[in-house]
Amino acid sequence: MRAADVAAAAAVSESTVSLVVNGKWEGRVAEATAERVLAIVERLGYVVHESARHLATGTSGAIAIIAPAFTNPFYSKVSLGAAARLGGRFQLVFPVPDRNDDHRTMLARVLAMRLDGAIIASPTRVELAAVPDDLPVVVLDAPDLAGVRPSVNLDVGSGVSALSAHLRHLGHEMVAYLDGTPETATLTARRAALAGEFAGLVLHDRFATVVEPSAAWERAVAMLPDIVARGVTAVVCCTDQHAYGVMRALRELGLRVPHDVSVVGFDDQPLSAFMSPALTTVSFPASELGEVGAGLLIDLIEGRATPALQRVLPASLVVRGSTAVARTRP
Amino acid sequence: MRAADVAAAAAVSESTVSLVVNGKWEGRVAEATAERVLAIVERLGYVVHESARHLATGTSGAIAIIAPAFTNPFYSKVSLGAAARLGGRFQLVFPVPDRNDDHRTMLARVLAMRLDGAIIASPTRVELAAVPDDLPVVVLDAPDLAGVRPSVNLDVGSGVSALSAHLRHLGHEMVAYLDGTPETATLTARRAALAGEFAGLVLHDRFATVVEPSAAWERAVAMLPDIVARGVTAVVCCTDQHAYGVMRALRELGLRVPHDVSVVGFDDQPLSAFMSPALTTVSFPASELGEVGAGLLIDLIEGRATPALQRVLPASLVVRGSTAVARTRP
DNA sequence: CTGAAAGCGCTTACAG
DNA sequence: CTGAAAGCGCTTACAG
Repeated sequence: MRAADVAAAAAVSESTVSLVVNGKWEGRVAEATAERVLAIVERLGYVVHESARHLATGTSGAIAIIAPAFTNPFYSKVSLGAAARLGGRFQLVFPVPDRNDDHRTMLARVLAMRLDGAIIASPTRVELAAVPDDLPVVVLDAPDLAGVRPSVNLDVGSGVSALSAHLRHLGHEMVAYLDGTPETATLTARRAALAGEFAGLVLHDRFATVVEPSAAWERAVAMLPDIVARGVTAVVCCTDQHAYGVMRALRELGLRVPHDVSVVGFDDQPLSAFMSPALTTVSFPASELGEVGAGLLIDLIEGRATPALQRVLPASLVVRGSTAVARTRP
Repeated sequence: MRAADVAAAAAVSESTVSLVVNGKWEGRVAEATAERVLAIVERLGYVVHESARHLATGTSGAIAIIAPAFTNPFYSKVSLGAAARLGGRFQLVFPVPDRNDDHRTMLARVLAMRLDGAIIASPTRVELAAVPDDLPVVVLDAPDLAGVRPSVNLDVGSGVSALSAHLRHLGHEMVAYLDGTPETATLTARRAALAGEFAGLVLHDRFATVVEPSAAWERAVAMLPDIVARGVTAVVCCTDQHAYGVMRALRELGLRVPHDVSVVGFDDQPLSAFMSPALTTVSFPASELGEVGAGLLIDLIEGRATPALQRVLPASLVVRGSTAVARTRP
């Protein structure tokens, strides 16, 4: 089913079919002709071949969103926000990573699609450097990389200030931080902000994830008793996902949250309110992050934005049941 | 940067460039020429224009996965499994739905991309009917629709049998079922199987989701006390996501899980083991579902499968902390 | 108001 | 071993 088939059936030229299906016919095609073409399009179920249109016009009508973790629901919310902002103008597409591929391979494939732009969440510096300069790109949540591309960042600093005030108020002085990988700028910022607030911050190994059975999980469980023995009363985790793992590990070790240890996360992921205890977390507006990023990208594609354009979205602390008064040592 | 630019720089024809970049040059292009072209491709960062290739060859090298809920992590795992099986042959792409669009609009957009095939998870009958017959499609988890397309289903029946045996063993006779929307075949099967096991199954309203603040959530909370008052000792939820909402609601109502009420879900989602109590659930092999589906789709694209091809993957019951002996009424 | 023609960037017989 | 040419399905000046 091609435009030529429709043209033949309607006894008009392909040009006319093109004008009509793209809604550019007013003043250029007789109303009766347009209606006839539309009826045949409907009857035959004709849909324009996107790749051919892409080749002819130079725009694909599609945008990719690339995130460091496919299964992280935070990015699902970001994506949904972006798609809503993009509306009918662009189809947002999330490339599913092949676990056997590295980031470079996937990026190359996505670049081959010659999309109209990309929203890249929390890239590392190296990853961002691999993206060609002429592709319209908006970077989300990568504080170190501001200035290179239009970007939307999160006010990690104020979120962490609120968090540390909350913890100190509850009497926590010895705090540990469970760090993650890969080394994205946002994780650097989270760690740095927290280290700035707690001089004696106990840092330890970095974990890609602790919500799957893995060696990392075993290691995380194994080191928690030691941390608690050192007098730590609160564990701050680099993401809510990590916090879920820590809460479970503490439970399995017979430690109660928040009575024995307080736990905090970052991101305010959708399920954090459903944990028991519900998770105290530094909350970022995921949906808005996507929306604002998509808006910036549209501006960029249409030439109304400069690479230097920056936006910062506020963070807030959501206090739930996983934090309580610090246990005083026996 | 086009093939023509590379050709000019290497002083060869576009044909030669095409042969070389596609790895089809052996025996057809002199080794020295091929190496020269490759070096220039590397230096210039040339990447084939996918849409042009698509138009020329008729294959896009991409496959879409369509699921009823974008944020449901079950489908993230399915996608990852499928992408792993598809490997380097096809890029798997997840279209992000625009919340202002209906399913038809999104489908039309995806069809316009003329992808090589699609994996469609838990479609309704109407949704599947809208897909053109000539698009290679594999359907996942839609028991009613077997026979129309190659499909991979889940053995809901045996999972539910195991579940009911478990519940009866614990003394649960009065069981309620919290149903969901939309009316996909898999939800029909879950409800039917359970109704077959428990004659007096208490059915109630259907909820699209209860893990977001919404009117549905308020309604779900509001009706739980009544259900418990009627003597129900176990609530089975159509998905784990629904179960998370129910467990929270029960907690807020001052009811303890599993002491006062047992709760069960379906899907064994990644976070279910991290809930407190951890969720007892009918587990389906998400990753394998994607892998097997992708394998079938490749067979279909290459003409090695028939629409009637069916696969059934086993279900299992994962018993965790959310189910216990039924409370005897005072 | 309508259509013929050129061109988008590739691939693939085909001829040499 | 190499290249000229046709064609994939569109859109868009352009001529009428």
